[in-house]
Amino acid sequence: MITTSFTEENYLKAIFHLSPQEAEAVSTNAIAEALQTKAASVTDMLKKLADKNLINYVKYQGVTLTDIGQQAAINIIRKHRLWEVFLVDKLNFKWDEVHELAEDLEHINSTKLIDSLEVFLGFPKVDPHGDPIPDKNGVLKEPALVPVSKMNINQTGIISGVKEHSTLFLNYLEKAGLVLGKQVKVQDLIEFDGSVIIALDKQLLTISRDVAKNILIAV
Amino acid sequence: MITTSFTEENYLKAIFHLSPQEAEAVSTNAIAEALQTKAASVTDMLKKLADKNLINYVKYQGVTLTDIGQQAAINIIRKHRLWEVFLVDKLNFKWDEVHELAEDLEHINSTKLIDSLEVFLGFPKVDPHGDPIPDKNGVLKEPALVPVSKMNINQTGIISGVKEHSTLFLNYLEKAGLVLGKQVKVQDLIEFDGSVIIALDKQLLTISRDVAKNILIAV
DNA sequence: TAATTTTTTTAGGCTAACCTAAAAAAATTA
DNA sequence: TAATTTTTTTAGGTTAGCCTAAAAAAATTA
Repeated sequence: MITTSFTEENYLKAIFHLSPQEAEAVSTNAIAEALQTKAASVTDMLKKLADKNLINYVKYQGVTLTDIGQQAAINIIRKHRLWEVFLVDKLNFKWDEVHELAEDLEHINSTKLIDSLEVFLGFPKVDPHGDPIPDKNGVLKEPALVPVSKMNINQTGIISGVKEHSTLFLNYLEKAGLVLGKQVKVQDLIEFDGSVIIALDKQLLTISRDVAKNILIAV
Repeated sequence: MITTSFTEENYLKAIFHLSPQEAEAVSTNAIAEALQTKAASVTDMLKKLADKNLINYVKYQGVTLTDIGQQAAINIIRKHRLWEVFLVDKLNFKWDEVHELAEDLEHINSTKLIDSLEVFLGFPKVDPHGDPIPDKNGVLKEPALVPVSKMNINQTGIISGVKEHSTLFLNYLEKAGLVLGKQVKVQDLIEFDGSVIIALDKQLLTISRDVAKNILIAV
């Protein structure tokens, strides 16, 4: 078993999240931005991760995760999401309060702890933001969700996930009544700026393109 | 609020645990041994902690915690012990499996998390080893327990705590039936090597001086 | 009290993860 | 294709926490 530092784990997770479905390489700059650090620091770390066989790295050509690296990333995501469920279901945190704390908890290293937590929580399938929880074998089933921004006029669906996890965004959703499980219908699309008029609880609500891109719907 | 690193917190905790009731200074070497590091490294850290006003440090004269340092230490201990209760009560860990994991969890920094955990656990008074849990104001009530080694012949009491938390020791106790809540009676004291013969469940059992020193009794 | 031993500190180095500034490569635009 | 811009890497430096070896102080023993 390879041991990974707190920091290395954050890089692996960032690369995973930045990887478009399979294959395509992630750029140094993209990682730097995601981790709020500098490109030079990223290059340093990429060399280290490549030495550990966690990523495939060719100078100037970005990176992909190796199988080992991907498993490591998925494992961290598993921990993150299970802790989020714990915080919301057991400790009564709100869905907009758990992300940062889970960023810390996800680095606690104990298979027994996380597997026991999963049992204790009753094998949840998704976290409080609708993201699927990988099983202990690292199998992650991405549900087929579409962002509101890709829906058609008159199409109906259930809010089932969010792409952005910041307190600011989730707080806004909460206040607007845009929470998981609600049914929404696209009433109109404004081509000019990409905003969308949706029907929610028989009321009409306009959301910006940015918001529409970050709400995921099961149609 | 002063921020403390993972490492600084471990030093504060070590100093706290090494401090004989109030006042008396802790030596550099004692800290080095407790933390499995070198005296030179300890000196480095002591300077840093003194700069942060967490300890009173005079060269060559050992250290004591300041009020702020003591509060910080107690807070870490509060987290450690609450996590131990969580692991045993909710996740079905054994009392000999929780110490190392709690050493990691205790550094997660969130007052809201730990206070919510305390509520969730029902405000436990002691951890799985019988150690008292400080309240959120940092008040720690040490119960008046005596080690078996200090008991008199024919004296009876209830096993209410342990001084040593290693898996090795706790495992031994478990196997011998020496668990929290059991009544024991001192049958005989062997002056030669300090071992003690105790009555447990109507059976006689001989324990070494080392073991006797580490089992705490409410008499 | 002098000599010796033990404890503690200082001096100087190491590594992980970060940084800035400069150089090199790749991508874009003219 | 040449010139320019952007991206990425290299070079060299910083800090936290650790180390070893040597020096200094304190404690112990003779």
